[in-house]
Amino acid sequence: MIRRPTQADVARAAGVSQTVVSHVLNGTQPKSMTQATRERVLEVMGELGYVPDQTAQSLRLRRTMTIAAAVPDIVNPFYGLFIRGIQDEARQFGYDLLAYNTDGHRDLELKALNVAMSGRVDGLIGTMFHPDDADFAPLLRRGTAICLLGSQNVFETTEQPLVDTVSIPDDSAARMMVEHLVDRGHSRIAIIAGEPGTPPRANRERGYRRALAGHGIPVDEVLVRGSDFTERGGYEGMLELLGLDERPTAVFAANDLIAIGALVACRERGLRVPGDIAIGGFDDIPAAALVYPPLTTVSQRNQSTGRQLVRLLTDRLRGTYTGPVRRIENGYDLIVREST
Amino acid sequence: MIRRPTQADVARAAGVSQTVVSHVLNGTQPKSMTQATRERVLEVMGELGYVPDQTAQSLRLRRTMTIAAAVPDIVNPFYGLFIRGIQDEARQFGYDLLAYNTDGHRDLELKALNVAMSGRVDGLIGTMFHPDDADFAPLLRRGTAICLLGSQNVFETTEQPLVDTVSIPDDSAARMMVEHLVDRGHSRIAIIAGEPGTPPRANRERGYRRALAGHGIPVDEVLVRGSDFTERGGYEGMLELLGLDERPTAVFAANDLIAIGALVACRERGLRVPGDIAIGGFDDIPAAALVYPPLTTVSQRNQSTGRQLVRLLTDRLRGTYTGPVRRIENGYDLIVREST
DNA sequence: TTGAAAGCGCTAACAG
DNA sequence: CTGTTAGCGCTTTCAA
Repeated sequence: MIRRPTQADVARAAGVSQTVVSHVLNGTQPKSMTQATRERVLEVMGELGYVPDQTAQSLRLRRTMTIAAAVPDIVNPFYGLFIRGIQDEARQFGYDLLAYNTDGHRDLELKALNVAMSGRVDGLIGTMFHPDDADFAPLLRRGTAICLLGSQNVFETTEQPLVDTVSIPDDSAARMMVEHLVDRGHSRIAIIAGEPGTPPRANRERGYRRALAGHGIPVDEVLVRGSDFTERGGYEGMLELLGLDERPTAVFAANDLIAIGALVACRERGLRVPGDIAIGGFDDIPAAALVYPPLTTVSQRNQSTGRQLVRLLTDRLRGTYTGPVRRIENGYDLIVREST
Repeated sequence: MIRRPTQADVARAAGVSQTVVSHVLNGTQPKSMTQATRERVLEVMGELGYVPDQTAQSLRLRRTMTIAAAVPDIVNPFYGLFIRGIQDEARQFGYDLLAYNTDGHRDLELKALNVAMSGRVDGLIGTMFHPDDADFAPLLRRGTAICLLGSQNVFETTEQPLVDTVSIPDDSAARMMVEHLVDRGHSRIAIIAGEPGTPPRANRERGYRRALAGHGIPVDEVLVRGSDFTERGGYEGMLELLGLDERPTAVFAANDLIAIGALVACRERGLRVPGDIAIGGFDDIPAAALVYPPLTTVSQRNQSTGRQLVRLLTDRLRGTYTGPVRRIENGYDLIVREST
C-alpha cells in the first residue's frame, strides 16, 4: 500500500517547485509559463498517477463541491425520482451528492443538518418535516445554502421564510382528487392519510376535509385512517375500512404506495375496483400506471422538482443570485385512469 | 454571514490553548485534565456553536468517514433497496454515503472510481459493469477499499480477483426460472434480456440458453430480445415478440421492470397472462407482487446484500479483516405467483 | 518565468 | 495538567 503522490512528489520528480505544479493543474498563470515546463509536469503527473487530493483542496478553498440531499425514503419511487433529478442536475454543476434517508424522523433530519454544520457540504437539499427556521438559521449564517421541497412547516409557521423552496400545493391538489371522487357520485369517501404528524399528511388531509366541506358532506372521523406512507400502511388501512359496518365507496390514498397497498387489500377481499370501491392516489409514481387497474392519481412532476431545487441552490452557491428567498410553486395534474 | 468558529476561537474565549480544546473534543488524555477546564471548554463550545470541521479532520486523519456507492439507477427499485441497505448499515458504522448513478455507462463508472482516486472517500461499494482489475489496482494500492455487487467481469476475467464481492449466481438463477417455464409445458420461450454488453444481461441470457439446451430445445435467435433494463424496454421488446409470425408462449424477462413493461404490452394487446402468454421476471422488487397478475420472479434479497457489502468494506477499513479477497455467493429463490 | 512562504482547521507527539 | 509545534496537501500572494 503506497502513499498517494502529492504535488510535492510531482514537483521533485519534475525538478520544479510545488507552486508550479499547482499552477499547471489549475491553469493559473496561463501565458507566463514555458511550454516545456508545463509538459514536463503533466508528463510526470501521468507517470506517478497523480490525482489532486480533494480534501486538501476543500480545506484550502473552503468549498467541498458536495451537496447533501435528505429524503424520507429513497425506496419510495417518488423520492427516488426526486433524488435522481437532483443527482443528474448537480453533476452538471460539478457537485457530488451525499444522500440521507431520514424516514421522516426528527433525529435523522437533524443529523443531516449536522452534516452541513460540520462543513462537509456546501449546500443542503431535501425534505425536512421537523426542523424550523431556528434550526436553519445557524447554517445559513455560516454560508451554507439550503433549499427545500416545500412542506407545511416552511409554509405556515413563519412570516418571512429563510430558505428557498419548491413546492406543490398539497392541499389543493388533494382537494382536486377528492372532488373528482365526488363528481363520480361518491359521498362516503375515506382517506388513508399516511403518517400522523407529518406535513404531507396534514396538508393532504386538510385538502380532503375542505373538499368534503365544500360539498356539504360531513366528515365521518371513522373514515380518516393512516399509519405510514407505505404499501403496508395502505393495505392495513384498507382492511380496517373494509371491516367497517358501513364501508366507504371511495378512498383517497395520500400517496400511490398507500393506494397500491389498498388495491391489493381489495383484490384479496374479492372487491372490484372501481366497481365496488374507487381508489385515488397521489404522486404518480411509475408503478401507478402499471398496477391493475391503473391508478387515478395526482402528478407532482418530481424529477424536474429536484432539478429546480438544484438550480436554486447553485444560484446561491455560485453567487449568481443573492436576492431574497425564492419560492417556486409547481402545478399539478389530475391523472384519471381506471381506478376511480 | 459569519465565519464558523474554530478550535482557536473556542480556546481564546475559554482562556486555554487550542490543544486543550482538541483534547476535550476527542476525549484524549482522559484523566489528566481538570474537570473545571473541561467544563469551561464545553460551555464555550456551546455558546459559540462550535462544530468541528470535518474537512480539516479528514485531511489530518487521512480518513473521510465517507463511502461511495455507485449503482446504475437508483430509480430501479432493486438498486433503490440495495442503496438503502448500504445507507442504513453504513450509518451504523459512522459512514456517510456519496451516491452515484452510472446508468451502467463506462464513463460514469470511471467517474465514480475517480472520486475515490481523489481521496474523497475511504471506500467504494457498488456495481461496476465495465472497469476491471487494471482500473481497481491503483485504488487498492492507495488503500481505498472496494467491494462490489458481483457481476461477470469480476467472476470470469481474472484468476485471482482483487476485490471483495457479494453475488448471486445470475446464470443459474435465470436457468431456474426458464426451467420453471419448461415445466409449465412451454417450449417456445423468449427472453427479453436487457441492455446488451452488460454482465447481468450476459449472465441471464447464458442461463436461459443453458436451460433450453438442457431440455433439448433449440434457441430461436428471433426470440432473444432486449434493449435496456426498464419498463419501456420490456414494453417494446414484448411488442416485437407479439409481432412475430410464430409468437412465444412464454417470456423470461431479465428483470422485473422489463417484466412489468411486458405485462402492460400484453394487456394493451388484449392478451391474457398467463393464459395466452406466461411471463417470468427477476429481482422480486416490491411492485412484482402488486401488479396484476402478480409476477413469478426470482428473489435476490437485495437489501441484505447491501448490508453484507458494507460489512466486507468496513472490515477492511477498520482493519478487522486483512486477509485475502472474500466472495460471498448468495442464494436465490424462485417465487411462483400468478404470471406463469 | 519560477519559487518561498503562509495558512486553511485540525491532531498528536513532545516538552514543560 | 497544559502548551508548543509540526504537518496533513493544497492555493495564492508576494518576491526574486
